[in-house]
Amino acid sequence: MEQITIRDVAKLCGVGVSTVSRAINNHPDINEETKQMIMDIIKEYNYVPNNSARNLKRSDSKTIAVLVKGISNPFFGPMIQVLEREVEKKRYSFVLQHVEEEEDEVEVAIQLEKEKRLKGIVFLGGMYSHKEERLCQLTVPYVIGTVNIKLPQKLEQCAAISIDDEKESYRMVDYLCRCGHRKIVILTAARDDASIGKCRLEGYQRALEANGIEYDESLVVRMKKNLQTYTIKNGYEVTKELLDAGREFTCIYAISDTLAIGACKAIFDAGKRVPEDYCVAGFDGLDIAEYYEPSVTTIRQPREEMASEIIRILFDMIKKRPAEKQVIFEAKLVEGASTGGGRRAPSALAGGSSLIKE
Amino acid sequence: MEQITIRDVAKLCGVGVSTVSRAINNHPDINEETKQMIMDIIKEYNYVPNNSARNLKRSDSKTIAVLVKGISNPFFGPMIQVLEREVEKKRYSFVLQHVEEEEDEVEVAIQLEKEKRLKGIVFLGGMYSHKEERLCQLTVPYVIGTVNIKLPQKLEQCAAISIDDEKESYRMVDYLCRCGHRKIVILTAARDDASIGKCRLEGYQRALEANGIEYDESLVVRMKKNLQTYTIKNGYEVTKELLDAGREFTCIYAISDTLAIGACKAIFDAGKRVPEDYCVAGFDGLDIAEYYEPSVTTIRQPREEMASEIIRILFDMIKKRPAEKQVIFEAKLVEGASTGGGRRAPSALAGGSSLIKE
DNA sequence: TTGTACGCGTTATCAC
DNA sequence: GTGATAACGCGTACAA
Repeated sequence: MEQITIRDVAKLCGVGVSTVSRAINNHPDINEETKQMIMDIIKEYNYVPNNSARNLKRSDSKTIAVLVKGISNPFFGPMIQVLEREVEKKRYSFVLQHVEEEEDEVEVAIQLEKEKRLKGIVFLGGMYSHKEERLCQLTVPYVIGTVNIKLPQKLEQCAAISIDDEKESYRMVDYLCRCGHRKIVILTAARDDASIGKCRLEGYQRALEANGIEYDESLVVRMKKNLQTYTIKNGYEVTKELLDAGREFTCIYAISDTLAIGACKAIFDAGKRVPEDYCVAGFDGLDIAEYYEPSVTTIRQPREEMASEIIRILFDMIKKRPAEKQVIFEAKLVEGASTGGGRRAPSALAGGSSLIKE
Repeated sequence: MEQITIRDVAKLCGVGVSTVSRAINNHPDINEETKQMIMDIIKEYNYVPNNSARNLKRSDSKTIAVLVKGISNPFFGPMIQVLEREVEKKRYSFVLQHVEEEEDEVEVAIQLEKEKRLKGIVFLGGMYSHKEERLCQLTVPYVIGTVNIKLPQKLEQCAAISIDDEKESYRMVDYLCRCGHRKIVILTAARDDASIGKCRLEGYQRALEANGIEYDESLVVRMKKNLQTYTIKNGYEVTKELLDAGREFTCIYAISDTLAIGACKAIFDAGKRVPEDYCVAGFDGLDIAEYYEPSVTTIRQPREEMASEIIRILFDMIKKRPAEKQVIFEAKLVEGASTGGGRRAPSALAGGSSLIKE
């Protein structure tokens, strides 16, 4: 089966290559009959245009690429769906590009922009260490989603959309303190993390301070480096160790729902209960947090709205309309059963002296 | 910022384009100093080769593409990881291509093969309705993963790897029957499903028959079409309706773990317990099945092994070695707490006449 | 070891 | 409405 080209089709049809090209690309200035005839031959001979050649030649292409670091992260699923829908609503094509853990997403973006003649780019995940000289190489507008990044002002073609991780983390920990907890374990990222892990840890610290609780390094538990980050298993393993170590605490605040669920399971496996023995809270607002038993108290990020906003802003920039460069969304604390519904105190607190306020 | 090409680089370096090309592509026949000099200039001017042009020109490319229908399906995550690792171990490049729900994966494959000069293709998800004349257009070897498809013998370049869905479904339902259940609800795909939903339903029917239980259409519950298929939410909603309808049963067998978890939650929300009031079983062996509370009895597919095997066979075909065309993996029934651990009968059965055998 | 010239398959720009 | 032809940016015989 030899690769059949546009030239072959032209010959078979007895027309010129440009006419075939016109037929393929729905150009207006072509005889309807000729077009039909050409399309029939194409079908018959199974001709498929070579995309590399098209991309090489085409000047504009109306395609938006979404680069995702961690494609299997359940957090991104619903966002990708919305992005796709919105992009297609604008009659642009949608390219989903997966970026590997060790890969540099900006590098990939630069290549892809040239290869596919992109009109715009969306980054999901990654992007916390911003190498400005690299970012300058992107010549099309791009939006950084879900990472709270401080953008250099001179980057004109760029916007960032996220929640305020520090603030939302504060919100959660403050809530836990008000529930009466004074020994709150935080399940967080590795020490060298400079991304959301850092922000959420800072929110934790500030909330403790605001509630007159001393920051205790021994209650800061970090994910295992030999396991995948932000997985249920990782949350399970570190919590298991924590429990085995006999450390004293009444609540675990995990910086992701997946970690929180792992923590819950470890508690159950140790013969304890949630929330009666330990309260557990997560972060992100994944579906599973709602459907877990007990449902997990979490900070719900408005993912769908954020995705819509990403596309709105991206197209503002593409269309040279004035666009916001930095949008911070408000998240929502969703009270689940894993912290006792926010009303009743877990029995873990019964022996303590703290009263539940509010 | 004008697009800088290989010609510009050549001019800047005072060499010919082929020398630059040699430097980029690590050709052996080039002076080390010249190469270094060229690479420095490239770095300085941020030259990035255009992939479309490369793909167009290159004859061979050593790349494997993995086409995934339903990229956010948690079932595929671990498989993709293994596929990626194995492909890179072979020193081939790895391309992950997402196929949309309404898109035809074979169509996408045909295009991608031409565009990227692929050496091999892996299909994950989709692929149950095999349009043979289309498949013939693929000129490189490909492996269909996770779908139990009967391959036409004349397709030489093609292999399929999966479990035996009917048999494994039988295994599960037979187990449930042996636990004493006689009124087992199956949570399955829509009526028009011709894929795993159909196979697993058939296994259910055969198991009932083998256990002398009459097939009762009213116990066949199908996913809601207006919700996403195989989601927790879908499982939750249909189970909620089922419970509200007051239908009598002692066990729910969901054809995916996500559905099973939704079912559990609906049961909890109705004030009932698992497994004491209703037993629940799932299928697939997702991580969450293990970490849910109670852990969900499920059929665990050996995903990682299957992924390894996919690559092994794909490369057998690429290297023209004799290769198996159809591999059926054995799955494993993992007893969770959601069916009472397989030992004690759920109290739901207490009033019944069935005794637990085995 | 290096440079020139051609062609990969397509689309865009002309003429007709 | 249609056809020839010049790019698009790169890799690679082939000649030097």
